[in-house]
Amino acid sequence: MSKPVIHPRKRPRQRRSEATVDAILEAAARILDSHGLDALTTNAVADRAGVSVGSLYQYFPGKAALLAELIRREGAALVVRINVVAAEPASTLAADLAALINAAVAHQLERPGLARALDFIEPTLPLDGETSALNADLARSISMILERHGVAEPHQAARDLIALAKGMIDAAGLAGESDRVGLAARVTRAALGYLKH
Amino acid sequence: MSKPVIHPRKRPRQRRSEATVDAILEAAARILDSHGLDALTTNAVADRAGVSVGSLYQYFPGKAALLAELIRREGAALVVRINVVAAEPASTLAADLAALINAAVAHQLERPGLARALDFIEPTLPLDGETSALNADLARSISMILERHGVAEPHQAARDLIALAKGMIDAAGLAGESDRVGLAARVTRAALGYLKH
DNA sequence: GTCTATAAGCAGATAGAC
DNA sequence: GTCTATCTGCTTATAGAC
Repeated sequence: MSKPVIHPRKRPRQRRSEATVDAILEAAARILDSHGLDALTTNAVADRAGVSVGSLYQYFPGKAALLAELIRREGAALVVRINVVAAEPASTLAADLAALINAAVAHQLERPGLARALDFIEPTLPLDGETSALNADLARSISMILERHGVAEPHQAARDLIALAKGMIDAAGLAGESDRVGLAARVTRAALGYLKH
Repeated sequence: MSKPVIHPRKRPRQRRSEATVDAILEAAARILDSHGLDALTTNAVADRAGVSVGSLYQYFPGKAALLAELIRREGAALVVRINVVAAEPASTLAADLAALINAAVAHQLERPGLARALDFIEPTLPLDGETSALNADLARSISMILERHGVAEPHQAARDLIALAKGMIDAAGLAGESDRVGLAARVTRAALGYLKH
């Protein structure tokens, strides 16, 4: 009944095996992006990665661990992008916000199906503290930027803005929209409206 | 390979059977809301509904048909709420928007897990024209309201606003937020900001 | 360390009794 | 019209050869 399936099997990975792990994760990402959660079976992932299921299970104790690691990596990539913005603060709230949203749009529109699938499955997964902390990091980074500009209740605002942006970008990705600049502009408008009253 | 699994089996339903169909759909809705898509198995639904799988399959040709009908009913309920607002137009855009968003919040926060699951699965389902038309109806109703107030590109605006609201309400539901008034106010702020530049 | 083959379990779906 | 029993196929996961 419990699901303590969290970590990849080999925590300190052999140097050579990293390529295999990466291939597996990349295969999983591609399947999720193009065919959705239902198509993500261990056999399909192994096939796509060019390895056998046996090898897959040597590195991941199960499907959940695969998803968890994917969430970890995608989340980390986004946090990196966000922190780049946070490290180079602009003078106006609008400019900071636009930079943040550009980063989010770029990230999420790269593989819209992947982002959507991971966002959906994430709350149902038994993630470890480290992984949950990633999401908290994201909210905190944004929250700090907002605070810098005197936004009230920055924590709630950060959560709302993340949700708002995710929703709009998800829908755009699903609709096949490719105009990232226009999309970012519209998201920014909504975000600014939310903050300015 | 194809999935033409769209309609309930008995289109013109026997009066008596309606209760059974309703029980099945209600059971499915409850399972989705509280335990998610993975838990939605035909056996689980039949159990919860107090009928056998055999009966379930007499009314629905498969799981997809069950989901499709659920989407149809939930969508129709939302469209009804929205059209009530559309029928009683307010004088200001802000007032109309607030009314729309209140309706959306009320609808989606009633069973947050259900709304989330259906929104996720919907794009992957082979829906019939009637069902797709429901979503189009929603967008069109909102679009018309926007147009009434002179909003430019009302169609795109409607899509964006729906996505924005869904994202924020989904996240709030997931976080267990129960302050509908506050949530609606925040969503309205974002929506107005989006529209006002 | 990677493979093939297979075991075990489950979900979807149906047949046939009542 | 509804049930029970069952079948088929698929997915997860492992065992054991190389």
